[in-house]
Amino acid sequence: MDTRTTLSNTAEHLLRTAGPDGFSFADLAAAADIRKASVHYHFPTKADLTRSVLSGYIKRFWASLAAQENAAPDAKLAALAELYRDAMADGSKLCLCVALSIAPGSLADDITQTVHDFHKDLVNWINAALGQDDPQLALDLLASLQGAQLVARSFAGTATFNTIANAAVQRALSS
Amino acid sequence: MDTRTTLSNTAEHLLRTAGPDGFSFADLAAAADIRKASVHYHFPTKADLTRSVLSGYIKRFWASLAAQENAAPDAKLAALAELYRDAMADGSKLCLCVALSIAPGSLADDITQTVHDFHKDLVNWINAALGQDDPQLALDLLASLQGAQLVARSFAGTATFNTIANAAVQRALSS
DNA sequence: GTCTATACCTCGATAGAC
DNA sequence: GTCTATCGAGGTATAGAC
Repeated sequence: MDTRTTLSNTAEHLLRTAGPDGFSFADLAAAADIRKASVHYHFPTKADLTRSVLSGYIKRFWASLAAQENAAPDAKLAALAELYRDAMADGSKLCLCVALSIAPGSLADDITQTVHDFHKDLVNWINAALGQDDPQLALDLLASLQGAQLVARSFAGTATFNTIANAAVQRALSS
Repeated sequence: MDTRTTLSNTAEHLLRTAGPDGFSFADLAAAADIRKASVHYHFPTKADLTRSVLSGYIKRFWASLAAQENAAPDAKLAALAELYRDAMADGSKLCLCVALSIAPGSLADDITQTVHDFHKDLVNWINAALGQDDPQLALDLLASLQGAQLVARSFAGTATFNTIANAAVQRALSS
């Protein structure tokens, strides 16, 4: 794996476990086995790094959902829930866009805006999957998936996420 | 307001808007109009400060719910949702225990444990309010309330929180 | 692309005068 | 209780050699 990819992957992992203020260029340098200053060659500033990681994350996210383009509504929502579950890993990680929603104050404005736009697009995608116009069901589902990631930290991790997420998907489908 | 209270209130506000790593003793000193070093007289370390703010927050939380001790289930859950809504303020704040759930790595272990214990107690409280043994409905509601705070940041703030929270309360009551 | 070296800043925390 | 002064660590970022 090339150095830039190592830095990017490490940064994503740290953003999602420690938050935007919870890691430094020194951590990235150690992971890639280079010196701190060399990190700046690949990503001049921390904002550049965060922007790059975020755009890659969103791109992968949509690519996964695009694979369900012709699936039935229940399969589409199940795939979405699975994305959020996989994003948790062993319970220690958050979806990147959840992690970046916590402390908007420590992020550049355009990054916060990208996260908001992603959420709006996602609500629209859920709406379309359900064949709905009213966004209420989509907002309910998104809140349950994001909340489940947080709540799972205080309980049995992935297992707790699953029961909450599955119930939320069933509710959306049967309304 | 005495200095200690000013520091405590400011710290709570900053914890809930900027996260545990998003503010410094310098910010607190400026708010209380004293020098940085004087903050350490009131709260020797940042962990002491966080512990103090957290225990005060939890105490106030339970006091609010205790006022509903003899109320009907729907009134109890409505009061809980209202607590989470008020905790959002204008959409910029999170419940303290949500804010502290994000980056456990930057907190002392006993603080993380206190947050987890609080969530467990809260699930038990919801269960009791519903007259249930199975914690599933309680977990669903808690995830919806916490997720609603996050999702509301990308949409219409308090209004979005309300629609999600109200729907979640109705679901819990009618199951 | 990566290095050494360094500038400059902010952080949490302490010592000791008042 | 609050101050000045300071410490040591660690942060982002840059300059310039290789």
